[in-house]
Amino acid sequence: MSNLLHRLATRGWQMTPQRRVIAEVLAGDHVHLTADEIHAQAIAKLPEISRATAYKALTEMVALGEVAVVNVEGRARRYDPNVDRAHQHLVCERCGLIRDIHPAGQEGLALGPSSGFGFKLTGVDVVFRGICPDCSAAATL
Amino acid sequence: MSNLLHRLATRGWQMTPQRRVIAEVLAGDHVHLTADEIHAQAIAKLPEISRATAYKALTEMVALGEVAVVNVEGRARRYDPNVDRAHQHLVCERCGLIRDIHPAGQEGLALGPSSGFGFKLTGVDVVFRGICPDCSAAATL
DNA sequence: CTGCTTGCAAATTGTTTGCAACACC
DNA sequence: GGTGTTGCAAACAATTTGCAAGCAG
Repeated sequence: MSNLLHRLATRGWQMTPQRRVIAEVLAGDHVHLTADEIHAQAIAKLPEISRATAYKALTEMVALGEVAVVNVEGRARRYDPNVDRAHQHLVCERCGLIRDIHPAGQEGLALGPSSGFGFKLTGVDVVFRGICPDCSAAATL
Repeated sequence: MSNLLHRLATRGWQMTPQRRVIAEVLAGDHVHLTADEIHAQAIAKLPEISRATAYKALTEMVALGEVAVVNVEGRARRYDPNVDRAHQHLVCERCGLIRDIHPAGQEGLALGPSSGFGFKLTGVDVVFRGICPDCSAAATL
């Protein structure tokens, strides 16, 4: 379940060297890279990958629902391969570090019907903002 | 409290015709405009406002903490003048409509210390995604 | 005069697209 | 040979910045 490459394969997504490398960069937890960061890491493994190819691959993975976009402040979009389990994000306002939070079962984020304005809900994005331990420590130096 | 112009004045923000018009555009509830929309509406009231001035005014209002940025999917940043009461957002995935939600006192969005990775929390952003009533109706036609 | 604000235009940044060359059944 | 993928470069979109001119105290 947790393997992005495997999930993409079972979804019938045609694999190529470039796409494999891009998907490999997106492996692991607490991964929330920008397209440019993904491209840079992909190039390290396979030198001749163009930016356009990286963007197209990412767009398709998102369309397949196997990669999510994280809406954090800042110009660059960030990609999160961890779509298996609904989770929330914790962002450091100082350095931009992002950690995943897996809510402990409460999942109190259902919206009362009275406050829903008649929307059909499809998902929730929760972003906690704060200062990470490293930045806190640096501030007190 | 709810008047943005008043809040800006009491914060010592120097007022100018351009800034007043921009702040006026940002009045009301369920307002989540992009910089370009704000600029367009501002021009309707005062023809010679440049985009740069609109951007600068918005950036300063955000820096003062009197206007918030809403992180929704889509390229353009959206500005929300309603910073008085912590609230959440409900976004239509079809048409992009955004409504404010004022949680009914539960505010269950505190983060247990165990799951906080040692962050000092400063805020939370909650974005519910769904399909608005109008879009639901349009889909069944 | 001095300092902050404005407006224009150009620069930056992030993302998308058109299109020819290529690889794979 | 047709379908789909790649890479380059150019197009786009959103935002920021440099700088000369304007306004207010």
